[in-house]
Amino acid sequence: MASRAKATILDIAREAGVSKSTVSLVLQGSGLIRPETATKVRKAIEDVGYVYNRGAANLRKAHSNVIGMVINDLTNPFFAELAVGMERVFQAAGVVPFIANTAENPVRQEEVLKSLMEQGVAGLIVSPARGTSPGTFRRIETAGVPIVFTMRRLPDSRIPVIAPDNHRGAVLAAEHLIRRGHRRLAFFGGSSDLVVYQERLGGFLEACETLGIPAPDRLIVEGETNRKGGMACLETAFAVPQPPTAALCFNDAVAFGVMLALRKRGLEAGADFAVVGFDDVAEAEHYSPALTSVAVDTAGLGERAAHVMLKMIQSRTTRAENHIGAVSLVVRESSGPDRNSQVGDAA
Amino acid sequence: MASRAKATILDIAREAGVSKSTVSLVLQGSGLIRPETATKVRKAIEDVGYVYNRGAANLRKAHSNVIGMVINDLTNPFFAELAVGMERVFQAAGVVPFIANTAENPVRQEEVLKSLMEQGVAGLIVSPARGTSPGTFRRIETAGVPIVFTMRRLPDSRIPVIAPDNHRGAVLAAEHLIRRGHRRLAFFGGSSDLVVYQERLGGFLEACETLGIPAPDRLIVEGETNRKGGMACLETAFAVPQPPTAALCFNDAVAFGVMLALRKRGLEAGADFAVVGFDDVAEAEHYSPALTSVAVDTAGLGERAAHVMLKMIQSRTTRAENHIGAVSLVVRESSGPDRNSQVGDAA
DNA sequence: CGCTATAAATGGAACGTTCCAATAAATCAA
DNA sequence: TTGATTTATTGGAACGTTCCATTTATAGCG
Repeated sequence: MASRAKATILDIAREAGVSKSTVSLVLQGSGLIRPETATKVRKAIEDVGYVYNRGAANLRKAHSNVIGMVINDLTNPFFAELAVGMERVFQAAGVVPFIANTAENPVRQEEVLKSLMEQGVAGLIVSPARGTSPGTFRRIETAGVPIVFTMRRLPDSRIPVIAPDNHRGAVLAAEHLIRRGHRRLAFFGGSSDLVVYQERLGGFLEACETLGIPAPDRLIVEGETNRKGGMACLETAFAVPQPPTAALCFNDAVAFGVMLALRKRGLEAGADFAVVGFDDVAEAEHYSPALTSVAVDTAGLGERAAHVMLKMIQSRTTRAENHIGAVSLVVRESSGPDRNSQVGDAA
Repeated sequence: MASRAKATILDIAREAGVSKSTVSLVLQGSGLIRPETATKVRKAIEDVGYVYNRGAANLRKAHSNVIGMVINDLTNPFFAELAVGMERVFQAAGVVPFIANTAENPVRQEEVLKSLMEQGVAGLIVSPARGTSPGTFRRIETAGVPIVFTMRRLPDSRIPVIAPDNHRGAVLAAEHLIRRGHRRLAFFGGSSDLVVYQERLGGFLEACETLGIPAPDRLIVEGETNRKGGMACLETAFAVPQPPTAALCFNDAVAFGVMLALRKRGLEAGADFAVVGFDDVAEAEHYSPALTSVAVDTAGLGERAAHVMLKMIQSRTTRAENHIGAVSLVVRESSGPDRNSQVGDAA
């Protein structure tokens, strides 16, 4: 049953008894064609089983209708939520997003970007992998293809960024812990080569500073940004002479890992050790105990990024404003008061 | 900085002082070109910032190097794990997988498939959305583009399927529950329009049959295949006169929902009600209590699907064998014995 | 030296669209 | 009727590659 040679616009022109130009016009939904002719052509398309060759079309057209979404870790549900938000917007605009996973690997990322560019994408939405080299996006920029970073940014690039207010989120979270009476605080997970890390850690430190937690009482443990990393962080923290009683985690995945490690030690998050996450993925609410986390309006950021991208494509510019999304702390069960402190507030 | 007109193969030919054919040969890594010439050309490519136009190339070449991965629910970590397995294989073969999400929506699926076809994919790996109409893949088949289904299949299509042994997995799980002394069993989540559902439910019923659980003691509750659906299932089940004491869930997401609903009622999975999931996603092991689940070797199935696809492309056939992957039951904490039964085995 | 064999490089015709300029047909005004 | 205007349709030249058939340069051999 393998088909004969693929049908082209000429085949269906012959079939319908019109010229290829007419067929092309029908395909583009032009109003110049007499309705009867159009239906005749559409029938031929159906009969022949023709499939439009967008590659050929793009050879002539200025812009393609596909944009690339390059994501550093698809297994993190956070990014899936982000992707869902974007897709809604793109679908409405007749743009097709192709998602590619870099698995946090800069080499893989280069390959993926190259492929996407070769495919002629109209734009790129990227959450860059860790260790992305500064020059990675140079050539894409000079090719005039619009790029938007989401969630993550590169140290000194001028590419627009759509991200949550990481600093503010971390301040809120740290203040919350301190108000609950905790005096020895930790920051768990992430590594200093990520700008996001610097922002979140910066907020954490600032809150400590203003609310009077001295440097010796602050413990910073870098680590992988997943469950495993979180577990390792907690072990490290409990090995120091004066362990912390609460931790702000780089993201929710790390927080889940911390809670798991706690349970392995027979301790309970909230009662024995306070933990706060970042991102507020769907799972946070359902976890046990439910995870206190910094909500970043993931889907909203995704939609925002998509809108910015569409506008850039439309106005054929490679510049756009950054967008820093508002954040809020969602207090749940995992961040109980310090048990040895009288200062903890009730709720 | 917006670039001038895109550089083409001719521009770099001029720059390097060779013909376009030579450049093309270099691009393809042909051995016919003198090494010095090749480096000269490569330098020109670098200088000019040329990007290869794969669309134009595909106009002449038989096959493209991109395959489409169409997935019904990217937010289910199970599919992310599956995608990761495939990517490993494709990357090694120089094939670029583009992932598209259908969000379990047949209309969206049609759009996505159309786009992918127009883009000229060499093949399609699909986990079809619920309610996919039988004709959806007809035209793709007749176009000669190889398709592989993963995890799900369509009622009577002849498209090859790579999936776990759902029937066997369900039998193992149900037997396990019955051996633990449970006598009133439920099957939670999913709906009968999915073939996978029929297979898993079929296994469940068969085990009940052979181990002597009569029909009145079997409760079947259909529902969404996510946490929310699982929660709803448990509520429904507890509303009947003689509620079940154990449940096999359509997948892990449903199982997590069930455990959550149990906790809301002050009950604990394992001690008060046994729950078994299906898929054994990474999270199952880390959950609290850890979830007993049917492991399906997700990444392995992904790799398998990718290999089958590559072979189909290579041999330009649209036919291939089905592959039913082995399954195993991973017993953890969530499936304790029936507390009112003397028959439960220890461990 | 001439001749052939091999190696390296090249021109030109596709590939399947779009879009402009041109044509053909239908309508209208005078 | 004729010419002007509008409405539908059409041919042909791009677009950026590949690949075949050639051409040109280089080497090998007697």
